[in-house]
Amino acid sequence: MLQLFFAVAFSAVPLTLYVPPVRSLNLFVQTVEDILRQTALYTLRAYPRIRLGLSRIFHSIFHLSRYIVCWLLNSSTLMDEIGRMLGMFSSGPSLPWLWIIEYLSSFRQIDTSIIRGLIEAAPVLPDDLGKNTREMIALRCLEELFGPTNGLRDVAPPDSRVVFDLAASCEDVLKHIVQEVSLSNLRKAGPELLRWDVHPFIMHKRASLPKCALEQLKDSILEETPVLDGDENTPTWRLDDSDDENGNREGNLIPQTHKDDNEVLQDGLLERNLIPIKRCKSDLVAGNLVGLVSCNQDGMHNDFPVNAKKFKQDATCTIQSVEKIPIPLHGVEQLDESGKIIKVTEIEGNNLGKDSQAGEGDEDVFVVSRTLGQSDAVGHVELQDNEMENAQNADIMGEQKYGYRPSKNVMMDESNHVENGALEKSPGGDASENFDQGFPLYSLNSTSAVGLQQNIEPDEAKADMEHPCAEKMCEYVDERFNIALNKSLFLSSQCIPSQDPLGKSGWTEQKFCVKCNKNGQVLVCSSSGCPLVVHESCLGSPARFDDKGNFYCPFCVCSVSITKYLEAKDKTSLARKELDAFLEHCSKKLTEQQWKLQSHLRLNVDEDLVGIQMNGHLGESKHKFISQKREVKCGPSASCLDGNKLCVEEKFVGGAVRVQGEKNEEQEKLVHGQQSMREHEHQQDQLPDNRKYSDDNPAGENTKTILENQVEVGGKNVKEAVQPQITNPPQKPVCAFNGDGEESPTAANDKFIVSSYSIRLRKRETKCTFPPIPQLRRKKLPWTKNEEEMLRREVEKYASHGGTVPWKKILDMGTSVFLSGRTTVDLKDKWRNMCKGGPSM
DNA sequence: ATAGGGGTAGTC
DNA sequence: GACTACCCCTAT
Repeated sequence: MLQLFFAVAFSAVPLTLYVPPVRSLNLFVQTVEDILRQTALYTLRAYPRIRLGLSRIFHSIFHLSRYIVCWLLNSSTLMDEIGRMLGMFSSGPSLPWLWIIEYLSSFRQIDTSIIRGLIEAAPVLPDDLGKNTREMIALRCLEELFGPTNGLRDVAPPDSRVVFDLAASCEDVLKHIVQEVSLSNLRKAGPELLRWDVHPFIMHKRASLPKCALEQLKDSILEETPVLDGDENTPTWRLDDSDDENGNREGNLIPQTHKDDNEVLQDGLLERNLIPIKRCKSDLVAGNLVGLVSCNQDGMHNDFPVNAKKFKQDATCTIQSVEKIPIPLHGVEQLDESGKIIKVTEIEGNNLGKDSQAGEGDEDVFVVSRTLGQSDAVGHVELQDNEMENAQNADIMGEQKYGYRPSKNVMMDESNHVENGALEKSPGGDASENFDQGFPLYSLNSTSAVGLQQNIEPDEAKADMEHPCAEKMCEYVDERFNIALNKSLFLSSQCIPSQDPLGKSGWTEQKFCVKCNKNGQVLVCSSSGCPLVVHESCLGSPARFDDKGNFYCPFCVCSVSITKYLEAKDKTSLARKELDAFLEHCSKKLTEQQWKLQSHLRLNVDEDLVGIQMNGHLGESKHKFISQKREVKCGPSASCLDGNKLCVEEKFVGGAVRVQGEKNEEQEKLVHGQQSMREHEHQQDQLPDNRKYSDDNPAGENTKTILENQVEVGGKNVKEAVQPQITNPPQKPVCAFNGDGEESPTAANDKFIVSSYSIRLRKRETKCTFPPIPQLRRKKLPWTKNEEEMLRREVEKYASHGGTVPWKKILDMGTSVFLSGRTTVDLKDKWRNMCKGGPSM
């Protein structure tokens, strides 16, 4: 049930991307709320998988945070619930707010005004913010203040600019700036800000962001490790983290970059940033800073270390700084030079390979941005300066390019993405079709498919056995959503309307490269609805083509990989089910064939025996033998016969297989000896040693003869005595026994004895035989006078009571009289015959 | 489990 | 062919 909810929840995720944001947001939020309501806390504790699913919801919430943050501000109910839910890990309902603030602060796409609004709305004090959070917020302020490689580069003389020590904290740098430029002046301080060359510092800090608490929490949940206070690897919610100089906690999963700061500080790109920063931007940033920074103004350091060293910043430096971003690539070797492909691969590795990283989506966005930026920097330094940051910050990008500032309501961005994104070409259709249909199957000879499989299979295959589908499907739905989102962001970030005379809609149709925004010989993604057009040289990695030579962009390659993976998964699941069914069928069939084989063998052996006998091997060719199955009688009551018969049958089966395999005549005799007491009788004369064979030695080392088989029945050895060919008069039909005289018919009721004559299995007892094989008849055994008398006496006795005749009782009563092969049916039939008239012959 | 009908194979 | 013993099946 819960999985269903999760599925519903995640099925709603793509909608948020492709339908009007408000509506989809409401749907999503409502779904999440429903789930939260219906998910009791104790359940979350008890079932890690539910926690897992919930963590995905959390993640999706925050993944979409830029779209729903405003809603979060007004939804204290959900926040309270989340707080209570997570309260089991820590202290107090305000904690989720802190997490969210910290988390959202790491997003460049989220305006600092939103962060400020969050802080104001949250039941937390600014002082409650942890160092990491403050650092992130400060970084965001710096980023907004100075803009992403904004147009200031070409204004200030390079030599006069001041750089900051990378070891300093963002907070300190911000304080320093705010100290020198008063908050009130910040609104108009555009040119003044040019004194500082903060970009290397910002890039360094951005590249070395520690993993925020929420991500650690998510990781902890996903790893299903108990999240307890004091756990070093989980959010411990030390609001005053003992961070290192870069703000990284010990054990932070995001390693340090820029080990060599001096190496980084060689960038001169910013020297070209001479375009004045837009007034509106400065105003807004300044306004935000008032709320975010003012509280710390008292703590500003006058002796803030300013690294006065001048430096150059070049593209290579940028690359270095970003290349160190730890990207858990899989098979990067084949794709390393491509930012995009790296990004794609990372998605696979991170989100799929990790099982349930249902969207490191936001991170992915950044990673792709960075890497794309690097790619640009590598191959296209001559491109516009803004392009590097275009990819880094779609929102700010839009702000710069379009000359407007997006609304604080980030849903505007969503519209933007949709407008510019994949749906542009197919506004009427669901963009998911890009991923769900019409993908030509082409071989992914690199990381995508292979790495994906390798990373996922071991764990997931196992997990799938237990928990098929819903959860996993959600995961991949989310994953594909991530890809779609990234793609949408990327496309929108790459759209440069200034060079698009036809407007955005005509961009791809005009076959302008998404990277350099120039036309020419471009590659057009062949996926249905994908608008991506790119020069092969801009791709940064070898282009991928299918068998028909159709090009596919990295996004679609990734989606196809996931699609193929899901398809393969379905096939595997189906095959597994079919295999199970087949095995079950085989099991049944085997049982049938065992019976069939047994029956067949019985017939064959009979024929063989006849042949043997006809050849005189056994010297009794005159006799006509009929192999019949014996019915072993256990104890005084015949009622136990049926129960044990199967055991005997099983033994036969074993012998039959062996004989058939070896075609050993002796063994055939042996097996036949197991089945037909006729030849037992017959062989008895020639081979009196009747003890050599036992069931423990079924292979038939004893190739002589069997007069008495010991068949284990119910844990006891049941001797199968054989009866010599009847030569006696009917009155003594069962007089002779084995030569040793160990048993006598009259003593038969004292022990487990074998029928004095062979009894074949009733057809009814072998109903499972398929096709039915007619059973051989027992040897005809005339009734003795004593038997008739006994029968008559007993029947008349019970007949006087009226009702039915208890043949079974009568048989039990007269075991000493009735021959040991008699059955209740025999008694009944005999009585019928007797009633008809005259005694039996 | 029993009753009863009907069938079959073996024997004479 | 009659008889008998055994067998199969169905109904209760």
